[in-house]
Amino acid sequence: MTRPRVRFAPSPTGALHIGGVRTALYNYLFARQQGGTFILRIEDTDQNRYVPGAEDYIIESLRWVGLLPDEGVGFGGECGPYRQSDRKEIYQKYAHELVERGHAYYAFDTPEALENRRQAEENFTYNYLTRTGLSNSLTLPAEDVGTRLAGNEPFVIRLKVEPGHEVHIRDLIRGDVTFQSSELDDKVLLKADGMPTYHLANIVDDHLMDITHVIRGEEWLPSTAHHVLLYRGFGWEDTMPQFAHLPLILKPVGNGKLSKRDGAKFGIPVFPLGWTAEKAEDSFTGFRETGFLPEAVINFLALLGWHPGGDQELFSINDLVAAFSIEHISKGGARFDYEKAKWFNQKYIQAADNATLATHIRPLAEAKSYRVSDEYLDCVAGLMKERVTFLPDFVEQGDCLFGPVREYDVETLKKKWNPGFAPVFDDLTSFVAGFEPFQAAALEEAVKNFIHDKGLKPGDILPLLRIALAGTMKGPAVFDMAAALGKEETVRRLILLKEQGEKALQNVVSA
RNA sequence: GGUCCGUUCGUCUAGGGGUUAGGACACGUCCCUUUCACGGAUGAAACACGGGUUCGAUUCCCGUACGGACUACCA
Repeated sequence: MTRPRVRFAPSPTGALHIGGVRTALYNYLFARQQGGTFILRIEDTDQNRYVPGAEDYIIESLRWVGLLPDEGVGFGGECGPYRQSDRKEIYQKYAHELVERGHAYYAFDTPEALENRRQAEENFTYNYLTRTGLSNSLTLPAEDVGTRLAGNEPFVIRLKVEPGHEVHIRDLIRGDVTFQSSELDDKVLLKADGMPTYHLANIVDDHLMDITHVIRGEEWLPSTAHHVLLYRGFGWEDTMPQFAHLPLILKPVGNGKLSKRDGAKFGIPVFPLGWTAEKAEDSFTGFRETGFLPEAVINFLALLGWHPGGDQELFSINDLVAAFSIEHISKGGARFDYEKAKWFNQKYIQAADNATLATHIRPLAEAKSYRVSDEYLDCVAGLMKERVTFLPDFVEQGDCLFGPVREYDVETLKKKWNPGFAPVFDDLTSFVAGFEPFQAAALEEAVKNFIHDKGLKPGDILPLLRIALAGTMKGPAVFDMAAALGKEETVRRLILLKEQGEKALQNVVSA
């Protein structure tokens, strides 16, 4: 195979949906594996739906997940411009060329007239049957058409679909798909505002940009027959790209495809990055803000609709590039499984080295005004990484490693604190204060001996020690925390614990 | 309604004419650990249905059911 050229062609009508990220990923993987080119094209031919900031959002999202285009808006390349609104004249030229070739025609029907017709006839379609009764260059006298065109009357250009033949598509994922041309409508190619529709723009651009494979969502399958007709009409059929229509990503629960609203509905991210809209209810957080590592998102997305066979679950981007193949993409829709996404994130956090995690934790810690050294952050990362799911968990669940204990687990305290423990804790505090070297393993052995010498069991004291340092029964090993906190802070918390213990006792007595 | 696409454990999926239908998430139990996790072990859990073809179909074919996408001068 010659080096493929593929494109990811989102529309800047809002934030980039996670399904769009997957489409970009599959395009990227295919290009990388085949030594091909991955192109970003912005399809902004609908001026009414344009959303400011959406284009930047798309590019920032691709950067975050690491799917960098070789060519495209913001990335340079020889086949530009890559923003369709900058290519308006090109489409006009080709649209008129298609009319001249006899595969398209001018139509003057107003949107209102067509709307009325649809109201009147249940299944109205603009096609070979109905166009003879409508206002277009196929029915109007030539001079009339000329007058209208010269008089700047609004018009659209429509594809002239000839009835009575079959259109075959060989989809790389679904195999042969056949359409009857008689069932196809005369799609609008060039709109009255001079902009092309998706159908025209995508064919012209894919041809001009030498696209070899079109990997896109399943929602495009029904219109692919029109696209084939367009390639034929232009005489480009011999270089027509191959098609691969991806299965949909479905809602976590219920029926239908995953939609923007599902994020708020289920309290989960469905976008890569957060988005701030004018209205608060239109704003949302993304995978990034939730605390996902981009590698985990990629791994999760890659397996949502594709699997190379075998039992491997964890794939680095390089693994994915090596293993990817279009043939192994599933045909059926894949349900968005957030629990699995969380699991991937957990695995990637576990596998990350402490220094890398520290760079992610630092901004989170600083947002809470915690000031700590890189070394300390490394240490916290090591202590916490096997018990967190999201990045913010490091500073939330690991709060006691950054600041004082704010809340004590009173239930456990009541259960474990005994009358007579006050002097034991005084002794323990002095013992710890005098202990060197202040290192986890040595301290553990020494404290356990201390407990034994007092005629107590580890189970009597260790839980209290934990409460002293962390306030809760959760968290890293006690002596690891002590070593991390340092002698001074450990002693301080031991003293505080005695007060808490006595208080708990009084509550029990008074109750 | 029409056109097209799809259907293996709850979920993501592997497999493919003869298998104890495999793995992962989630869930249950146990072990490790005087915490929480991690980790390990183990359990429950699936070929939508009906006809063919075949010695034999979960796998191939045809229907049915169910689900989905599309059906705009939106992409």
